[in-house]
Amino acid sequence: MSISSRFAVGIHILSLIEFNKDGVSSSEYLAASVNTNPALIRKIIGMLKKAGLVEVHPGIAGTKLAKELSDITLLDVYKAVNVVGDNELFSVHENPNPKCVVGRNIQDTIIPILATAQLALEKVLGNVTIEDVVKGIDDKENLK
Amino acid sequence: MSISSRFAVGIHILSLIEFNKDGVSSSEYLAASVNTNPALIRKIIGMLKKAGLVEVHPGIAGTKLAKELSDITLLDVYKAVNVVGDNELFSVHENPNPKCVVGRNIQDTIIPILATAQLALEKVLGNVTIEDVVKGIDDKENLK
DNA sequence: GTTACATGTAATAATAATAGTTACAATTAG
DNA sequence: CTAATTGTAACTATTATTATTACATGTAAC
Repeated sequence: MSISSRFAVGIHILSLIEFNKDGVSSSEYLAASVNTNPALIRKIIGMLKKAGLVEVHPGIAGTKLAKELSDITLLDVYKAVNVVGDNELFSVHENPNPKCVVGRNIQDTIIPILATAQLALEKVLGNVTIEDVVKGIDDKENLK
Repeated sequence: MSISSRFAVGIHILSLIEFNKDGVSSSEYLAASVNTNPALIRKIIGMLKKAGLVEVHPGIAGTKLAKELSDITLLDVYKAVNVVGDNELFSVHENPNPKCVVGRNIQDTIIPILATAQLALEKVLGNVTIEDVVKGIDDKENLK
C-alpha cells in the first residue's frame, strides 16, 4: 500500500500558507484548495503544530508558518504527519519459525537492509524544502 | 501505512529454497518456516514465478530458483510481489482546486520529487542480492 | 486408471489504516 | 453576549492485507 496522502496534503497546506501570507489561512480556506473538508485540514494542522512547523491558536482564525520556508524540509513534514515511523516503512512477518536457520535469522538480517533503504528515501526528502516547492509551483504557474 | 510483508516473505522464501537446495521446498515446507499457511506461500510463489525468479510446476512438489543467487536483487523481489507500483509509493490527494495557484500546480511539482525519493529507496534494494542475504543469515547463525 | 499428493486459484472473513463527514466543546475577538 | 474558529471525538465507507478454507487442476507411482 502507499504512503498516506496526509504527507502531500501537509506540503500543500504549508505552500498555500506562504502564497497566502498576506491573507488569513483558515482551515476552511485551506480545505477549499486541497478540496476536502476543514476538519481533516485541522487534524493535519494539529500535527504540523505539534512538530513546530506552524503556529495556530484556538479561536483565532488562520495558521502561520513557524519557521522560514527554507528551514522546513519535506522530511520534517513527512515525520510530522506520522505517515511512517522509524524503521517501519517495511513490514516484516512477525513470527518466523525459530527452528529453521532462515526463520531464526531472517529478521535480524533484513531489517538493517530495509532501514538503509528507508533512510535513502528520507535523505532525499530532507534535501528538499518547502521553499523549493513554492518556487516549483511559481515556475510552473509562470509557464502557463 | 507500511509496505506489505509479502516482500519480506518473498525474501524468506528465496533464501530458504537456497538453504534447502538439496531437499524439496514444497509450499507446506516453506509455510512452516515463514509460519503462515501454504496457500499464502503459493500465492507469493506465483508472483515470483511470473517474475521469472523461481521455477515451479503444478502437481510437482517443490520450488527451485530460476536464477543464480547473485542475480536476484531485493528490487527484483520487491517488484515481483507487487507491493508498490512505479511512482505509487506516495499517494497524492487527487482533486486539488484548479482555481488556486497551489491547487493547480502542486501535483506536477511534488510528484517528480516523490518519485526521486522512491527511486533512491529502490536503488538500495537493487544493490543487495539474495546471495548477500543468505550470507548474512549464515554469518548470524555462526555467531550463535 | 486410480490413488495420493501438490500446485493454482477463488471465495471469504478478520483486521487495520485511510479518508471523509458530522457534531460539538473550548476559545477568542468584537 | 455573540459570532466565528479551532480542537477533537465519534462514526462511516473504502481499501489493502493477512489468514483460511475449499476445490479444481496437474503429476507421479502403483
